[in-house]
Amino acid sequence: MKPVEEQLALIERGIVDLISREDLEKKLKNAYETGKPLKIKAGFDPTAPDLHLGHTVLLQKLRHFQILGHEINFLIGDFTGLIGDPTGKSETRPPLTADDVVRNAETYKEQVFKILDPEKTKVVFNSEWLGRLSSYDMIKLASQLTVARMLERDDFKKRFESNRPISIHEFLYPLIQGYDSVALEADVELGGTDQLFNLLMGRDLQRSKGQAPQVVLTMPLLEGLDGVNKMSKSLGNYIGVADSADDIYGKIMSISDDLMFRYYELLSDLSTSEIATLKQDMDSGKIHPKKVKSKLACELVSRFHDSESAQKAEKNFEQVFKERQLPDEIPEMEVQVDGEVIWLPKLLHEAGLVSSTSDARRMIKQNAVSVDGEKISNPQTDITAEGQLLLKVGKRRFCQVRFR
RNA sequence: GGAGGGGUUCCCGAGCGGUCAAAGGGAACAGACUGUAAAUCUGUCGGCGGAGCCUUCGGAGGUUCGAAUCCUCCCCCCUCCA
Repeated sequence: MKPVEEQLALIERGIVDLISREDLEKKLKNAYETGKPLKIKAGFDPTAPDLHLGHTVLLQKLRHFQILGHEINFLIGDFTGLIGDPTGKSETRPPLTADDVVRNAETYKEQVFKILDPEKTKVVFNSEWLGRLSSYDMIKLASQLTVARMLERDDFKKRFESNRPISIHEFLYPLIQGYDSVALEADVELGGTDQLFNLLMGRDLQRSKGQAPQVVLTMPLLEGLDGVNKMSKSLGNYIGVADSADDIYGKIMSISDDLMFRYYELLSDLSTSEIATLKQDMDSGKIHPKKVKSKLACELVSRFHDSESAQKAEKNFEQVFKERQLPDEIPEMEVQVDGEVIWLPKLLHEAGLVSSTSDARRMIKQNAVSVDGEKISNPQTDITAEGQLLLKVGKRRFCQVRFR
């Protein structure tokens, strides 16, 4: 295990809150001296197994702890999932069945272990201990906290003040999450900044149970591709862990230069000083910003696929966008035509390059369509249906069509 | 239980009898510019072989020459009082 100062440097990278630094130092020191690793806890909702880079910010931090030799407890909040509707937000989520939870957990692991070392990660389910609590235990737990304390939470406070509803069970979630920390005897808990209140709850409950309170550490919410909103699936501004190599590469290349360094800080395995050097070299013109971005793109593609795919993605990208050439692999399709010719919009539609013939006509009018490299601007064009030809719509939609 | 507000095209949101495939914004897509950047500018943004026609405004009926707009019933969401 590394000395405390060195550990702290890595742990503090990119974080928002650390409560408290003294506690952490004490725990690290103790771990260093006894050789007993810290128990790190992070909880995940079992409903959304489609991870994107935003989620990996937290995973990346867990990985740091793992590198430092600590024990990761990857907690899947299946208990709350079994009840359903965890937030009381407008959409009520249907309760998951036990089978769903198991299946989701598997998907989770597949994605998560691209970052974390499976050997050193404990996956735990909170239904294990929460399922055993009686209503007596539950009420006893609830008696530990006051309504006033609950209303300190920003989200609750705002809703209360603006007369929006808060369900009773929503008050119970922070308690339950805090109880998880008690059950696990966690030393450190990680979460997004939006989780701060819940994370602190763990400290309170642990203290009242006579445990040393856990250190609370929050990670920022990663901005999405637009650079403004947080990355989320519903906003469509995300990079999925399961995205193809070309997609991950392309999406990274489309972010702004400012955002790129944000991503470097939160997602890259490069050290803080290496990143600082990159930025310096870029600012002084020694290295082109595009190079810097492509380096990041390669790193991330390698992480979720492998380095070979990363090279291929880079090559494709250069070909398609810089040199405006064709990628190595083009989707192919066979098309059956009744007559001797086919109306171009119809062909584009059948090839799946546009959503309708109307869409196709628009694209053609906008000069976005080419056949065998030749721009077509008349939507009434008929194509002779023989041999094969290459269709292109916009910069990135291709299809090699063969007639039957 | 009582009173009130609301459900509009991917999202937000205007429209409140014809001029409505439905303002405006966002997202998205295309073109220009570039480093495929970002930003910006321009355009497109229900479907159908150019024409007009067809299907859309929570659901089902109805009034009308004509309904997103009016009426009836139903479904859903929200607020206040109890």
